[in-house]
Amino acid sequence: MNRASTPVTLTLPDGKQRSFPGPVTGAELAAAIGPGLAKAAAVIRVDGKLRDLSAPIDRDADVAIITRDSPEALEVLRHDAAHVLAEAAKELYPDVQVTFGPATESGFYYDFARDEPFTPEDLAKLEARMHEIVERDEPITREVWSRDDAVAFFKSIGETYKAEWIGEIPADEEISIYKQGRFVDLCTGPHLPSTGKLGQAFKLTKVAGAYWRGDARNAQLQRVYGTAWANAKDLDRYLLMLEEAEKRDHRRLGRELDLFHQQEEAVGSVFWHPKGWTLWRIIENYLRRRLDEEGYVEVRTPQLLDRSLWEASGHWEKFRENMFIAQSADERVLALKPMNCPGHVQIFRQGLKSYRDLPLRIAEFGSCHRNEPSGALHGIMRVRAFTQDDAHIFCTEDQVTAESIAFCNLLRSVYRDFGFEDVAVKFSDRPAVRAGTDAIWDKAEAGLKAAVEAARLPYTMNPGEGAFYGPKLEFVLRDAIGRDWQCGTLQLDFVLPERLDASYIGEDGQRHRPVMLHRAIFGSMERFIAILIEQHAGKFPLWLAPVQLVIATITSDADDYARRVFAAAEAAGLRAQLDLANEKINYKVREHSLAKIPVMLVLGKREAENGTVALRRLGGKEQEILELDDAIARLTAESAGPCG
RNA sequence: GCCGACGUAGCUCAGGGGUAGAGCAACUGAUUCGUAAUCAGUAGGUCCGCGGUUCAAAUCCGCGCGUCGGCACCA
Repeated sequence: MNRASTPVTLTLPDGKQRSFPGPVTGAELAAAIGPGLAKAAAVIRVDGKLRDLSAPIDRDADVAIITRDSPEALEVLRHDAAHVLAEAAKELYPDVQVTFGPATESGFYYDFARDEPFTPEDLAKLEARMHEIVERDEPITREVWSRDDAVAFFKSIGETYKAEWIGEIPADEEISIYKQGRFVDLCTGPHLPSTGKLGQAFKLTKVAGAYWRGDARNAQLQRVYGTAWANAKDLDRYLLMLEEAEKRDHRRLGRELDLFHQQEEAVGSVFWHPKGWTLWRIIENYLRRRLDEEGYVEVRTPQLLDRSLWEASGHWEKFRENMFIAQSADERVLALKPMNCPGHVQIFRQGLKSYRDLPLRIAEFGSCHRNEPSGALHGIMRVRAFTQDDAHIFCTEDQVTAESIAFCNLLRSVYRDFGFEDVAVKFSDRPAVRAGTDAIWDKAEAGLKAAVEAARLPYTMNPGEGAFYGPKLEFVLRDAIGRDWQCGTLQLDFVLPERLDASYIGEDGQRHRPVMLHRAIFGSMERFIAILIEQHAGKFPLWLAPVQLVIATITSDADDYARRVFAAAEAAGLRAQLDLANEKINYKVREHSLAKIPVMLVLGKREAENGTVALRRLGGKEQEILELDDAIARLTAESAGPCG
């Protein structure tokens, strides 16, 4: 290579330029700028793309040295951690095959093929060996190999998964190989210059099974998860955050706050306790009012429906594995509804519908059963018996866009009322196998896109993931430890009206097919309440709190007055509890604070004599002395919630 | 459904072939107290279930069930 051939001018982020007589590496550039930078450098960004520090730059470019402590370097660092894990695994367990190991949002993982499972003790050994490999500070180098050489090499060392993978890399892509110590891996990079740069702020967290290439028909590999950070402080902060998140877990808070429970005899179902059910009713009634205002009509449809209807709708063919089937004494086969749509179509079909009836928005808090795989169950986030805040909007094609916009705005407003400002929205467009003409799909996708944009909801594309009958929007919320859950949805459906023969009489006097908009805001009441619990860590705002205030006495001399205060609170419609227990006020404050009751009215002799209350807010240090009527009026106003 | 871990009092957990343990909660009594734990006493168990090994199983083995963490699935 003739490195001196072409001069190279590099432009740094501050606009300064550096010229070199020929190709230059990031490491050389950093060294030219200063020894401090050379030491801190992790990778280099060249015209927007991250590259190894050792990669020669042979033409003019905008560049930036990325130091180890920058957010951009973190992903590279985590990817390195995955490689170090793989190297450790090969050293300790020569029989393992390494397959795939990327960085993740908070760390990394590596999938290994090995007959024997990794134990928690193995994890400790792997982690110790990783620390050694970092100590060794092995240089990480990149090479480009020919496809045949690479396949032959990986086959020769028994790495059949890697060999299989190389065979499927597109022909126009380079096969890049990274080496560190005796470890050789197929990888696109970029990587840090040496294992020492990784540092020691990492930790292996768990082992789990994972299918090769994410396909359940393939072999199951062992995935070792870890987390990695630029320094020990960040690592500690992350581990602490996980600990804190555990305390927000809806399953834990559900028990601690006496909201609900689940038990073996009803796997995947929820026993709602009085307090949990109070919360449910508040939320349901809130949404009911919102839907009333939006021109929905509410209905109730049967739980058990005859097989013939499910055959007509297509569920018997497409969804049967997930359905609970029941048989009556007269041998009829019925199924518990997994969805509400067919039932709503039956209501639509009663009587003749005119274009003047459209859009017809049929809503139901529909109780559904789906036989979900056992491994999918998760607290009340993923259950087998759940209630959808479901509705189907029957409309003309021309009404689709306006209805979609109205729905997005409603959803956004509802989410805001519950404290969810940043909702991830996924737009799933036409799948390869689909029903309906391209013209209809064009229209449907354009309508949905207009809706999500008009509602000013940022969204990401989810290409090819739409339902076979139409595109869909998914509204995703996060739980306490960052897992995503789909809640709201909006789907366009051109198929079901056809299959279940729904029609209306148009202006022209002819029969037409309506379009069905399938939509939910919470998705499932159970899931939404679970997310809500985690979002608020059980400390609900006053309008949602199952118990809004506790009236607690300091001495029994105040008991009679406390009863009067309690009666006044109840008369005002507040959800109050009376605590006359023979305990010190410290104890009562602690007890009700742990129960996350938003407000305490503390009553002693002074309050009883003056007709006042000492109002204390959850977590607050201050107390406020108020006239009784004033306190009740204030709390009542505050309890009204976003919907009056 | 698959891989792994786990299952002991209401909760959190200890114990690990031979009387079932602690703290908190519960109950009873004393205490009347000013904003996050008053003191004393009492009661509480099919050690997830079924089978096996053993003189003896909560403990060891097998099979189920459930939960947890992932993977797959999620209209």
